[in-house]
Amino acid sequence: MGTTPHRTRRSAPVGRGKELTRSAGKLRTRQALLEAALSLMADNRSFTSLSLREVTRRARMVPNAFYRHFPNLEALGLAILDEGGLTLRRLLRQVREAGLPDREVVRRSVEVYVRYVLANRANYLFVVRERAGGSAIIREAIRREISHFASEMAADFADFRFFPHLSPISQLMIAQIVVEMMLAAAADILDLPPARDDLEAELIERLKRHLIVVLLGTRAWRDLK
Amino acid sequence: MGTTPHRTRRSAPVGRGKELTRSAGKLRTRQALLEAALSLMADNRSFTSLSLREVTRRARMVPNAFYRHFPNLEALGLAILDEGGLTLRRLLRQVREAGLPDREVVRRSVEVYVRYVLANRANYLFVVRERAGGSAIIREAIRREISHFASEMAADFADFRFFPHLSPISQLMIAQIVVEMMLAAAADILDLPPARDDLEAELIERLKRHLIVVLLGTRAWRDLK
DNA sequence: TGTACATCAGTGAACGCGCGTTCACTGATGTAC
DNA sequence: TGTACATCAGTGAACGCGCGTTCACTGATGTAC
Repeated sequence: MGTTPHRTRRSAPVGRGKELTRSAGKLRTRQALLEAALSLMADNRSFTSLSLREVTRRARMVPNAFYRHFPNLEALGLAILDEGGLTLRRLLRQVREAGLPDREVVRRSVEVYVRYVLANRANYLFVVRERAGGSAIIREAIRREISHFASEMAADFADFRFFPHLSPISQLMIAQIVVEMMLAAAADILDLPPARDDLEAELIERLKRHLIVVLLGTRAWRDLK
Repeated sequence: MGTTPHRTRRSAPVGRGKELTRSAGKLRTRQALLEAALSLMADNRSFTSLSLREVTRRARMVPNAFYRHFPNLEALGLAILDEGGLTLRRLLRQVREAGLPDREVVRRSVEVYVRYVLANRANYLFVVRERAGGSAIIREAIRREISHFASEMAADFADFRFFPHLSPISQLMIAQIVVEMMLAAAADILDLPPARDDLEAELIERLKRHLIVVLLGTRAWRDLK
């Protein structure tokens, strides 16, 4: 104590990294709101069914304080989506880079994917639950996110010359199928009763088989033009 | 008037077919409740977000009358699912029976399917919206319905010797992939802004291509055992 | 057929409750000089 | 550095509202005899 008097004496402008600055505090509260909403969803609830008061209660704040951060719940939903980021591209790229045989790539990719989904359970729950059921704006945002995800995957296919016989459009189509299957599997896996690792393993196997069917189909697919 | 005095004189036990019997009236009200809920969903709402009072209001009855028909909204949801019946099996069988080349079967099946989905818009909206977002019980019921649908399709595959080189288990797997793709496409099509037939046609083409990739993959797929 | 009684789909009023949103406020953080 | 003022995240109380559910009821339909 007393060895660094400046840090305690000097006020905000310098105290940047300190936990007391107004903006840092606000960010922390905002984060608490996102986490409160996600944690309420863990209990088999859809985001759309949450109430503003519930969320603020869980975040340990008074209801009206919510408006310091978002105009309404929908905006909070969009923020969840932004932060969540289905950003496992890097992970999946690593698998593809290894230059393994196709089926092995499928096998490993699925394992990386499932691990990622379970590690980001709350965010994936949000995506799969609200994809069809949420407000139109949230649905639209999720659709965009998914479409972006598929584009990235298609770009990776091209980079690694995974399907050199296919046009870029066809490569995108394959990526869309793959992403659709991945999301369908995520929905099923996240909806499993707890501690049913056997069923989980079954769903994972199923996803692998589905992807291999697509892989085989892709090899046989020829562009029309 | 007065020419058939019995019909007006004789009371209930004989008046079976008449619109006044108690049970017939009850059934009609019940139907009004189902339709009220579905019509509210047409307005971009999820079933889960409907209130009992809204539904009875739309059905032109007093709120508490609801309880003469269902213990709660969830039960109404299950009734919607029961009545809706994803029963296009017969239609799809007709397409397969014709003995056309595979790609042609895909093309026609998709057209029959899309027509059916649009003709039963409200019911399909219910299924695709509540599949992930509804209550656990409704989700479970929908899952069962879908799984039943896939089993029927697999049985049809077997009947028509569509994939004679595949084991029953593999045929079921293919049916599951196909059903999954059909539902994903239905979700997208039903979520289109109104009067965008161009986008609709695009989604339909996309579904056909996806199914053809699966078809090609299926031909290449060999059972492990 | 006629009468007396039972059933029960639908009514109307009332309840307590959680909701979203508003308002005037507090007091710590931040800024100007 | 010290002082005076501005900002603004969070508070506490209050509002009007639609909700699900209950209750005692009405009157047409249905049944027994």
